[in-house]
Amino acid sequence: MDIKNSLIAEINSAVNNLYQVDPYHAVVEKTNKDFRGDYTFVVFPLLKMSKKKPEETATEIGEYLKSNSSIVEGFNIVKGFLNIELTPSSWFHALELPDVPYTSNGVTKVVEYSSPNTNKPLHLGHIRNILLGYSVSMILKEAGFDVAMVNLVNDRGIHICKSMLAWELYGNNETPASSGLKGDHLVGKYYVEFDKAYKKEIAELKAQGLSEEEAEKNAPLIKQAQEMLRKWESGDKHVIGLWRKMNGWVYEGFDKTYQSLGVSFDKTYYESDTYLLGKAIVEEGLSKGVLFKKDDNSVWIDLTSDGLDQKLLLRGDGTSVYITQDIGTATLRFNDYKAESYVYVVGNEQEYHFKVLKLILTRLGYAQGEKIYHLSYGMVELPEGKMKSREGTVVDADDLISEMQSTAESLTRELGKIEDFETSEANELFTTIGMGALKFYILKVDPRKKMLFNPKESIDFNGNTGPFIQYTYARIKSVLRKADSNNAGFSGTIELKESEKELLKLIAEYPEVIREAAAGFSPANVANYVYELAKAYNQFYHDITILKEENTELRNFRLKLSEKVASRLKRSMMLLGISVPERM
RNA sequence: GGUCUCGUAGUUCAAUGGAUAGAAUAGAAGUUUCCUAAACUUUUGAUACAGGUUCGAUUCCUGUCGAGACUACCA
Repeated sequence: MDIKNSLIAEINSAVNNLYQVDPYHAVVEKTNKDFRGDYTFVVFPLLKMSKKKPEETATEIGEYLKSNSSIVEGFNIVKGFLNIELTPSSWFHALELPDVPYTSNGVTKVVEYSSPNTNKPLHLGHIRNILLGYSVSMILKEAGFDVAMVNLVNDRGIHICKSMLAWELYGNNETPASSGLKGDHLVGKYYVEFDKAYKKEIAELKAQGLSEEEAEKNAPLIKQAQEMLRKWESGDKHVIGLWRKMNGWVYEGFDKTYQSLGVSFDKTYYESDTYLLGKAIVEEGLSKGVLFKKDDNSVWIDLTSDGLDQKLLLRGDGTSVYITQDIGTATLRFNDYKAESYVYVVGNEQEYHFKVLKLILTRLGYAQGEKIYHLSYGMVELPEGKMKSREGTVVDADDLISEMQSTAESLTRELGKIEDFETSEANELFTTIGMGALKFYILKVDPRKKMLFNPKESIDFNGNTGPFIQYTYARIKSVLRKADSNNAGFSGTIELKESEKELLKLIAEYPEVIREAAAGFSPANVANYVYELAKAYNQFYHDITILKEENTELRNFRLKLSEKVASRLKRSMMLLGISVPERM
């Protein structure tokens, strides 16, 4: 048990003994740095029970703890705040804490992330999704869960047909090899081509007097795309062949991007494999009377009693829509894993969709409706607003990744610390730093909130950033390399400096950080923690001599502390998907 | 129109209902005979507005103003 929990247990028992409140769940927080003490317990809520003034109540509890607890050394009181000081020996305990705070709890969670469409390349919005999904998975594992990371590829549908149609019409058999374009970028190019031509047709029809809506529905191109989708669903050989070829290009491209980002999946689902199951379930719902048909043969569900609208589940021509596929995927995945919950990392623009999905599954009598958790993250916005692929205002993932690496390279070369590096070593370092900057920049923001990205201001490498933490790690490793190897022992009775105690406190906090990050699906908690730790170490490093300390007890303690900080930094960064360099 | 989310230093982000609202960056001023200056120290600067609940509100409730998302036979 970590120190904070021990203290909470002691306070609970004090409250129980003094005021007969059982059970009591004390809440303690770190003492504000302007006051003396380690942890603070607020006594205001207890006044009704103690029937005394805040100061007296706090004194009573403080005295009780001081005489009954082995870890409480002293206390002071400011108004209703009981500031508790712990014994020095309780802090040294932090050095012995295991690197992995939780053991397996046997509970399985499935995390879906990335979930790309195969009609265009990945952009910055996808990067946030991918980094979040990967990091949340790692954090859940650290907290003791068994985690399956899955991807769901939206590989079919009208949007794919648009790219396919445009390629057939205007592509002249262009391939990734012939064009030198990455496969996903090539296909994306034709998606844009389609949209251009489609818009032109709409404009022409409107000039002939059609309304906007009519023009959109009746443009020849959209009709052709719809026809292509029908052919696809009926298994037309030519269309399927084209589809396979172009999706193959896209997958090759995606794999490269995933590799650059350092993420992977335990399993990949394809909607082309699940939409039929979705359709079957819709048929079943129809026969159960949960769903109904309209005159044009389209299938709907009426959710008005839950405050939502009617929702389309199958088109009049029998082809399926997004939610049809999702019903199938959810069911297939449920049968595959029998997990406790299914986390979907999907943008908050789809909150309505997930409400509907859960409701439909539940209404149809499927248990998975209740087990779906939509990890709804905020959009990445540019200074001029939301990114829109069709309007070309997206920040391309591959471009951004290579930009980060070249920035890392020029900054590193400027500092001139790596003259003795081999080329491959240096390149690896540029990647580590560039990706570290990008990933930290994105993950330090609360997932639920939208975030702003300004392409004109490059991502920082100083301050509250990934490279700052990487630098701190490299600094520690440099000290450790210079120390002689036998830094094993110190007796554990030295007097702690303020910055040393701060580091021990932070080390002891790790399990709580993991627990909270896992419960809240928030890598930002880990990012904030690791930044605090690095900052505290830099202060310590600046103020206190390590290697030249003549007292071996002190020297050995500081080395051991440094080692522990380094391993915490490394492990915390690993949870964010960021690696740390031995030198930089 | 309806549903939902969000308004915190110039900017980008923090703050389980707790103490004098933290950081970073930008601005000002410092720190290398000393373990990596991608560092450290000092300093200027913010809770949109009005009520309410509470011992205590950035946080919860109501209203006003402002921004955004969703409300597709797109995914």
